[in-house]
Amino acid sequence: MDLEMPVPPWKKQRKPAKARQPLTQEMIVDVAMRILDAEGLDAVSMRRVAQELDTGPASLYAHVENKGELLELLVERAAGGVVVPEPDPDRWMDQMKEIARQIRANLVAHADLAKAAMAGVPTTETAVSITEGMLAIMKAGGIPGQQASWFVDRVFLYINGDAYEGSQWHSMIPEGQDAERFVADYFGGIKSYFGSLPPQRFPHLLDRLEDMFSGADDERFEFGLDLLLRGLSTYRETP
Amino acid sequence: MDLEMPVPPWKKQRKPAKARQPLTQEMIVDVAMRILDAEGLDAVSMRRVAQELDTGPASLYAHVENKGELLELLVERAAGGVVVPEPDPDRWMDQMKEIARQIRANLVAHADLAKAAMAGVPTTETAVSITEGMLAIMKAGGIPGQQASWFVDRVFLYINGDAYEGSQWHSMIPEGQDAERFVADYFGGIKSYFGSLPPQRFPHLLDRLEDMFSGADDERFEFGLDLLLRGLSTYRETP
DNA sequence: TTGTTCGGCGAACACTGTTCTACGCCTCGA
DNA sequence: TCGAGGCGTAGAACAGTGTTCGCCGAACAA
Repeated sequence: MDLEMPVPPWKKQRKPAKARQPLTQEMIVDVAMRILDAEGLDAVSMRRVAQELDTGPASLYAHVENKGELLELLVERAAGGVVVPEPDPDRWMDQMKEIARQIRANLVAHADLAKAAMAGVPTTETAVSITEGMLAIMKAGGIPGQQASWFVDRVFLYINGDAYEGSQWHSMIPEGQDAERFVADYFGGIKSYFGSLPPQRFPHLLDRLEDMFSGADDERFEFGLDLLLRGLSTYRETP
Repeated sequence: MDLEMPVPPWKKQRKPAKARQPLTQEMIVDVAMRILDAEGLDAVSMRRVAQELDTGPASLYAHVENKGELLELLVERAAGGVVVPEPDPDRWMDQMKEIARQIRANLVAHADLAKAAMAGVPTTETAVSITEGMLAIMKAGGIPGQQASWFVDRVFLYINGDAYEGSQWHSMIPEGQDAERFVADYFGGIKSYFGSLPPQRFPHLLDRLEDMFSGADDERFEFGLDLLLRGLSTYRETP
């Protein structure tokens, strides 16, 4: 009784390997993250994700509201591993920096994910945990509540902005070319252009030409972060 | 000899009002800016701009390299009106703030133009003029060269990031709805969600709930800008 | 066994930036 | 005055995008 009838050729035969496990949101986020890491955010399209799962784009919409939600899920997963230290009043500045560095590292680790992170208020569990942790550290450091609250907003903005800007260079590289080389040439071109400007109109800029292009991404990030925290520490109240 | 032959009906007759003035880059930027202000950055597509000029999208490519260049031209025009004050050593902080406020104002005045401003190093004439002006003011204020150079980079990043984030709320408004109302509801929702979090896990966040959502966009921008400059002033050298 | 619901998904819609290519007008040299 | 280029114009097409419609099959409830 296992003998099957031959399929009538006029009846469009269905797909043979139909024994597929059903889609889940986790699977979708998985392959989306893999594509993101391998080829960048622009490659993460609904069709591409669906294709990687051997299905059509419409199938994804049963598990994900739209592309925006998919990107939010990516951000949430990427930022998941941030650990918030126990507040130590003597090290509040370093602790704040440590959290900021972690967030930035998680963003830049996954290509140009920062572009997605800039859209929308992060209300995920990890985001509120980080906020809570920052507030605790700043309170231990003697920062007044109003300034601490606004600082969370501003430092998130700074981190996202920095990661976003940094991702722009990466997405400019033409075609599997050497990234180091390309960035060097790019900045070299701008630098020599600045060098060719009329000295009487741009004396300070020409004077500081070397400074402007010195320092790696990490150093510049650190500098800005330090500026924000030095500024914040001027509000410090030591009772 | 002015008598024209009647057009043969089988020959698809050409457009009658052909007496059009030729396209220029300025015209293109004009209508692109008009569309941007009226309907936001997403509405600025090559087809839309071409349609507004009664032509096809291909025609634009004779005057503009690609869409990226068109957006750069928009940013350049928007940032054109920034005036850089003569350096006054006693007011260097206020002068820096004044420049930053102008740039931000020009960005937020034109819908979500900030999204375009985040892409690429601004090497336009106005951009280098602003850089030169900032360096002059900081030198007058006694800021060392290295810190001043990096500060230009960081404060541009901060301004663009703030304007970009602010533009996100605006592009979220569903359909010609009251913007004020929508933003209030949106933040109200988040606020009440935060208020419903377990107090033992998020004591500080619940404690600072009012602070977190207080203050208009301008105030928060001013706060972050002030932080950066307070931080910078710690590097000050008064010889 | 019979609904009924629900996820999968092919097809289609309305877009996007960009390129190909033919065509018409203008200017320049003869 | 007349041809010859060259250049800007623009229709059509290409290869994509996010999203929706509606049909099909399977699984669960009555």
